[in-house]
Amino acid sequence: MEELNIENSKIQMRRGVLEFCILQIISREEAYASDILMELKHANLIVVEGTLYPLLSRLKSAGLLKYTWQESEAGPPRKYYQLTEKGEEALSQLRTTWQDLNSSINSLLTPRTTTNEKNY
Amino acid sequence: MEELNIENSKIQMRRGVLEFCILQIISREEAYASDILMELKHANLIVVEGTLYPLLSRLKSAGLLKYTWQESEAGPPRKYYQLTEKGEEALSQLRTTWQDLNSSINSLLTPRTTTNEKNY
DNA sequence: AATACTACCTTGCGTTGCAAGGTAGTATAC
DNA sequence: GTATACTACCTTGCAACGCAAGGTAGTATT
Repeated sequence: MEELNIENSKIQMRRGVLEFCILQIISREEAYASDILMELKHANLIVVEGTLYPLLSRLKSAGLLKYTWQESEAGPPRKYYQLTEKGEEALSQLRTTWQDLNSSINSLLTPRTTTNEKNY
Repeated sequence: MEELNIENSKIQMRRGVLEFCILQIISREEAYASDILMELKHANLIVVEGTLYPLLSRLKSAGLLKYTWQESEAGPPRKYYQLTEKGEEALSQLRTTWQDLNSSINSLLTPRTTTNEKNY
């Protein structure tokens, strides 16, 4: 059944920046899934395993990420992800997109000039 | 087939704020589909009819929008959308969500303080 | 009456998010 | 040394959504 509510819209807004945030997190320091989940949670971006794992796989097969297996001090080994060169480039572009989006939205948040609209 | 590229991520980022932007546009002045499409395009948010019409319907059946039929000077009549009270409330919440999201992302863009690195 | 334009809407496919479920390595308790 | 718990990996199945494409109808224009 079709279901749209305000929470849904909020969630969608956060989802939109998911890939951007994940790339950003990994770019700061290599990370494995639980690291990423924790950092996203601290940034108020709720994500679950069933979303993250497929997404990491997609980012890897798109050539933006690579990983190395590393032993854990307590528990099974972990896949630590790093950005590839292509991933760095993508992240850079996404930062620009993010800034552009900010400008766009700010322009929408500004009331229109009702007198003369030649600025279109 | 599964296809993820950088353009895709950019598009997704813009999609996330779609509902927010549409509500914002309508809140400034009642509008019909073509108005909205034009304004979104000016804000660099590419949207097509096949996306917008179902979305407007969802927003209406969620009680955030209402509309009135109005004659056009040249052409068939138009559905002019306005925000309901619930829609105003939703928009207000989305503005908050947007600001929170900004803070979150800015915190991710800032180098972590837990390490000694002072990059950039 | 034929064509063009505008406005509305639907269909069908592909992608994605996510709850739920599954496998396996490691450590701890008994 | 085997049972239990914990952590880490991943997959399955369904529903929501975007969008290219196609469809209907009212209103000029030729």
